[in-house]
Amino acid sequence: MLEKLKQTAFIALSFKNSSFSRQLSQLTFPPFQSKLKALCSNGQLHQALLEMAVEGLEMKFEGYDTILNECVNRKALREGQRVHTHMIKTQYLPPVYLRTRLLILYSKCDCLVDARYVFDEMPERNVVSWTAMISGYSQKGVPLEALNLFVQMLRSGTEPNEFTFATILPSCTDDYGFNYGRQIHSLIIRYNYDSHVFVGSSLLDMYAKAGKIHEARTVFDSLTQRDVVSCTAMIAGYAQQGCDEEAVELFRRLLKEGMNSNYVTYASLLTALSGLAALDQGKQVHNHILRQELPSYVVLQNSMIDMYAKCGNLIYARRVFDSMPERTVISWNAMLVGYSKHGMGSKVLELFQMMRAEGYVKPDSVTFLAVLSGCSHGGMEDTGLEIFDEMVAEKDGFQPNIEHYGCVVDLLGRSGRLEKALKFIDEMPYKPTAAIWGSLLGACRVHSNIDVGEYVGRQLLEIEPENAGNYVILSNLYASAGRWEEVRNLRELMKEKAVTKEPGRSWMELDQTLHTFHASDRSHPRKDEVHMKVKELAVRLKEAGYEPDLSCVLYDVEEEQKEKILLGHSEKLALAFGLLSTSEGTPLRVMKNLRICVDCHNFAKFISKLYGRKVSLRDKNRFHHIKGGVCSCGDYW
DNA sequence: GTAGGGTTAG
Repeated sequence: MLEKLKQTAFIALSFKNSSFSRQLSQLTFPPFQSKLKALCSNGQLHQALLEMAVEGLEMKFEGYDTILNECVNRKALREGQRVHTHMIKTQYLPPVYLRTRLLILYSKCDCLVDARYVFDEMPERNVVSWTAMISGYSQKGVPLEALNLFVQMLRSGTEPNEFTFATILPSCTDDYGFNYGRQIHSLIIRYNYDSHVFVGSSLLDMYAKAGKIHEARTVFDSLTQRDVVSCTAMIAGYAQQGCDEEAVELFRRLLKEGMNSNYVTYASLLTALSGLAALDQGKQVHNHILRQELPSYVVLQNSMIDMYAKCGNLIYARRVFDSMPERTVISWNAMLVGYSKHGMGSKVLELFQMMRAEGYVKPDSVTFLAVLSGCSHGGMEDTGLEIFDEMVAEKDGFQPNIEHYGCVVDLLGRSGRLEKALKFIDEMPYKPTAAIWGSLLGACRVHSNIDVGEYVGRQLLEIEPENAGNYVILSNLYASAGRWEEVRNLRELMKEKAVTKEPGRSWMELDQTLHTFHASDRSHPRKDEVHMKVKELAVRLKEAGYEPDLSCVLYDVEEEQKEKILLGHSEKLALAFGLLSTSEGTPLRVMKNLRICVDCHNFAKFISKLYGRKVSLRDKNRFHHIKGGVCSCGDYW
């Protein structure tokens, strides 16, 4: 009995053993495919490639699929090329799926030419292969080819999906692309993808970048689902179009509704706050960001430098800059531009020397713009000209472009070398732009050079007749020479050309609230008080020697009316409001969307002197720090 | 397998 039992047990055991050993043999000598899979998932891509070389004919679909997948994940170009070569050598004809994988690999590794080769050789294509190829061009910044392929795709009868639409829309940004963009939008509606989050965020971004901010908002509002990216795209869209208040307002609302934010959201928000020069709110956001410990912090720090600089606080901007463990060219540029806009030429040069000495980051086109305009704003014309010569000699491996030439015109003009500036324009390798003539015209006004000014003004009015600012400066110039007949002619010309002027707007931040004033504004809650104050100021300032500069008004009205118009300028309203609402000695921080006019600049200087207030005025171009009747711009802007 | 938003200058 015992014997029998033992026997049964033995049989059972040996049966079990044989099964076990079978399993074991499978583990020790697994099929080729699972071996590859195991190697790839262990990260041993090179070992897998060796296996491919040895057991080549075993590869087939699964093998190639496994190994290519790993190559794509790792963006391993050379390894992927070996797989591709192997296919060719073993005369393996890959199906669409594998060819698409190869295409994606090349595209992700920035080898568009190879990707296109694979694409062109495909006997048939599906929506994924088309989309992957379009994506390659779109991300490489070749929007025309992306659009071209998209059209070919439609012609071939392949139906686009949500991936295709989300991919193609970013290629519809410039004027040419936008025409396609509109048509693609109607296609999207036909395919019922218009409320899809990914498609929607691309779509609203396209409209925003084309300046159609209301259309962008319509798309945003129609989304059935929202996420960080779509919300950020809308906030960024507002900020890019200069609708800064809308950007901040939307951020606040979405935050209340529980939106998530990431570093892109904050970067866009900070751009909007920079535009508004809302220092208090900017500081608050800075603190908020510090608490979040977000990745890609360098982008945010760059935005922060820019925000503090544009809000007039260079100390904080520099503090952020100094604390950075690593900097990009944008960090340097933001700081340089900051110093430049404040007219701190020596700080600009100091920082630029530091950048060159460190040598980790190479200066780019923007760096030189900042340095040259910094020299200009800081009254260091000759140093600026020397740096330009170094550029021409390619000291930093960088050739000047038209904007740098424009800076030189500005440098020469500022130092009064107007004839030389004219000659320089004549000899430069570019056709002068309106901006270049405009800066020279400004110089002619400051140096009261009517001869050069008249010539420059005529050039300018020819290429940019619609810009009201040009007429104002030329009129200032004629008025200063007492040539009233010309002033009148200019006014007629301006009427004829139906010049439109962006409405002037000034604002100041008080307890995290922005108070905005428009020219002759009647909308502010304290409007009556503010207007009374302006009148009162005019009387006091006149006693101290202020004389309204009536040539700043181009309307054909009585002198008395002109003075009234001048007193209605938005920056005067903001200054009066500042005096009314802040205690004695508090500095006044005023922002203006356009360039400040000569009369308002003068007005602000008198205020600083008579009321003992520091006035910091940020206009479209730069900061004016006015103290005791003297401005940091040296009356040149 | 393929997809969307961002920082400096003008």
